[in-house]
Amino acid sequence: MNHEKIFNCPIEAPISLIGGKYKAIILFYLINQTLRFNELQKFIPQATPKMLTQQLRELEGEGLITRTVYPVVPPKTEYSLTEFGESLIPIVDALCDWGKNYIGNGCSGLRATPS
Amino acid sequence: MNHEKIFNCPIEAPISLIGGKYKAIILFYLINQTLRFNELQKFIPQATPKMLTQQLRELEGEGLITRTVYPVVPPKTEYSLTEFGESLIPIVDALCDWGKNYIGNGCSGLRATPS
DNA sequence: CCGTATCCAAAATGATACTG
DNA sequence: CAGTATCATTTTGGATACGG
Repeated sequence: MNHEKIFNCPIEAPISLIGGKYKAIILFYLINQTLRFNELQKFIPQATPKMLTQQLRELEGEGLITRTVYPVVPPKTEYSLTEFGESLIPIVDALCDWGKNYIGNGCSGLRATPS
Repeated sequence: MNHEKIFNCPIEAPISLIGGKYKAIILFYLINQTLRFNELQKFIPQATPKMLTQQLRELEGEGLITRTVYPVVPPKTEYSLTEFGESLIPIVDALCDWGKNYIGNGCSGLRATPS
């Protein structure tokens, strides 16, 4: 026996991964760019440090992002998408496309664009 | 002044609409088919009647689904997507596509397919 | 700079029983 | 059949202060 979750419907799987309050938003900002903790904080000011840390650790535990700590002073930590995390980009893009139509603006300039 | 929510990032808009625990799943099953309450219950057995009702009412309030009550005995209520609800299909499809790859199966037969 | 720790409030979900 | 009502519980989120 294993401990994998059983899903009745395939959309439950991605929802269980990125259903956290800020997880999809974090992934959005990490597309095509590596960010430090305080950069993420500026992009997502409504998340307290506690929440941001919590969601980042969960994403890391799920294998969707990497966390790289540089042993320097002052501390420096960088977050970026793993390949597995990148597999979710179509979902994030679909959310973003719909959102842009709905609220009539984009995140242009906030998120790095592909070359 | 209006009462629209302000979103910092466009993906927050769809998430606030379909972020409920069963909302995306409900939308999934309503794509291309009208379903009665007890049919939805069978597709989503993990949702209690209370939860299902609640999520359905919220989706209705958001304008994503319609609820049609037929004044017959025994009662008959049908749920289906509105046009606005259908605008979310690309998101649901993206979730589903990812989920199918991840868990290696589909919902074939459960959800009606387009002609 | 990058977090943790503690405590607390609020929101979401669940169990169970019941009704028109 | 299609829900409601009530109550309990769990989960989530936030405020604040502090530490390496």
